[in-house]
Amino acid sequence: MEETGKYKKGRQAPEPTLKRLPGYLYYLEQVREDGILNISAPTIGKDLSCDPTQVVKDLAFTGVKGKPRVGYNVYELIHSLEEYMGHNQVNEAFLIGAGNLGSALMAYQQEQALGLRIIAAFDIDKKKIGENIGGVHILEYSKLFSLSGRLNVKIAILTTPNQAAQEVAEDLINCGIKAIWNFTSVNLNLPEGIIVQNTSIGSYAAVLLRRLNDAGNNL
Amino acid sequence: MEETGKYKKGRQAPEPTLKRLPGYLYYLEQVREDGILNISAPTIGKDLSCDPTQVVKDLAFTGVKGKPRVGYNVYELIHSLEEYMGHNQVNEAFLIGAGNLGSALMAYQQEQALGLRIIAAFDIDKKKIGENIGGVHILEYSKLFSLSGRLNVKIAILTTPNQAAQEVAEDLINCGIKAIWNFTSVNLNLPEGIIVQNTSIGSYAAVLLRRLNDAGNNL
DNA sequence: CTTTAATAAAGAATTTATTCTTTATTTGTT
DNA sequence: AACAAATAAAGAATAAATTCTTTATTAAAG
Repeated sequence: MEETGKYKKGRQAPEPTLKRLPGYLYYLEQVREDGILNISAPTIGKDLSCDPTQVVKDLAFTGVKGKPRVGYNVYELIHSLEEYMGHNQVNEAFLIGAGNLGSALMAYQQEQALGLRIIAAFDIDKKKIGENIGGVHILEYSKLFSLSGRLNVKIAILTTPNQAAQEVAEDLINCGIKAIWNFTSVNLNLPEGIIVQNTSIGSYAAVLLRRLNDAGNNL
Repeated sequence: MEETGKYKKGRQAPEPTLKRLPGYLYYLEQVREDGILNISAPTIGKDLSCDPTQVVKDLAFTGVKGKPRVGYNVYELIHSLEEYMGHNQVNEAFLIGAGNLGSALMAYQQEQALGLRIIAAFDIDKKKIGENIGGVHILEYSKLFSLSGRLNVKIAILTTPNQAAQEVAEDLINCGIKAIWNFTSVNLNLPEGIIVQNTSIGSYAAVLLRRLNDAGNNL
C-alpha cells in the first residue's frame, strides 16, 4: 500500500484533528446503537455541523478506508478511531490533587471515555487520604515516590492548587512521568521531551463571554 | 484615535487569542503580587513560553498601549484584560446538572476566576435538591422556568448527562438563555444566534495520548 | 451491460494564524 | 543635546488549517 498523500495514514495528525476525534467517536457510538451499519462523511458532517471534507480528512488519519456510494463501516470506523486514540491499550495515570476538579475527573473517568485509567490519586490533605472516589483510592502524596518505582506509569493528571504545580511537576518527572495533563494555570517549566497538555477551562469561558459581548447589541 | 491596523482595538479577536487571554491574566496577577510595575512583551513571552510578537498582538486587542523601552503598565494591563474579558461586569449563569463536573465547577468558580457567577443550579435528582455547593443552591429543575422569568440570566452551563442535553438546551432557549457552555458530548441543534461553546475535556486527553504514542519509540 | 448518482480520495485555493522583519518611539547614557 | 539600546507597533512573509474543486471508484438503476 502506497502512502504518499498528505492526509494518508502515517502522517501525524494536526492538533485540531486530534481534538475532533473524541466527538466522532461519541457520535459513532450513538449511530451504532441505532443499528446503522454504514455511514457517509456528508451525513456525519451534517449531524456534527462540520465540513464533510474535513470529516474525510480527519478520519483518514486513523487509516480507515471508506467506499464510494456506501461510506464507512461503522464498526470499522469506531475500531479505527479507538486504536488511533490509544483506547485499546491501557493508559494508566496518576492524579495529583484530589480537590474539586480532581474528584470530578475520578468520578468521571468511567462515564466519559477519556481513554485513560486513573489508578491512584495523591493529596497532602489528611482528611482526603483513604477516601475512594470513582474506584480510585486517595493516597498520601509522599507515597507517590515509592509507588511509581514499582508501577510503570507514564501519565499524570495535575489538579493541584496553582502554587504547588511547578514543584509537583518536577517530582513527577523524577518519578518517571513522561506526560502531564496540566489543569492548573501555571506554565510549567520542565525538561525537553516531557509532554505537557495544558487544559484551561477558563479559556472557554473567555471565548463564550467575549462572543456574547460582541453579539451584545442585537440581543 | 485612528483604528486602521489589523490588530488594533475594535477588531474582533480570533479564538486562539481569546483562549490565551486568561493565561496572561493569571500570569500578570502573579507579577503584580511581586510588586513589579512594568513588564515587556519579551519578558511575558519568555515566562509563558510563547512568541513575544504574539504577546504584543494578543494584548493589542484589549486596547492597551505599551511604551517602548518600558513595556506595559501591569495594573493597566490587568484592568484592560479584565475589561475586555468582561470580568468587570456581572455575568450571571445558571448551571444545569449538578453531577460531578457541575459540582466541581460550582465549587471552583471562586478560586478560578472564570469571569462568571453561577447564581443557581438545577437538577432532577431529588437527593441533590436543597444542597449548597460553593455557595450555589441546587434547585428542582422545573423551577428553572419560573426563576428565569424573574431574573435576566443569559448564560447557562450544561453539565447534564448526554442523553438529556438536547432537550434541556431547548428548554434553556425558551427561558431566554442566549449562550450555552456545553460540557456534554452532544452536538446541540439550536436556533441561529444562540452562542454554543463546546468544551470537551476528552479532546485534551486525546491530544495527550496521541502525542505520547507518537513519542513512544524514544521513551 | 451501460449509465447514473453518490461518495471517498486527492489536490488546489483560500483563509487564518503565527512568525519574521522593519519602523518608529522612548528612555537612559555619554 | 546627541546617541544608543530596547521595545511596541505595523507590516510582510511564512506556515497551517479549512474549504473548494476535481477525479476516480463503486454500487444501484435501467
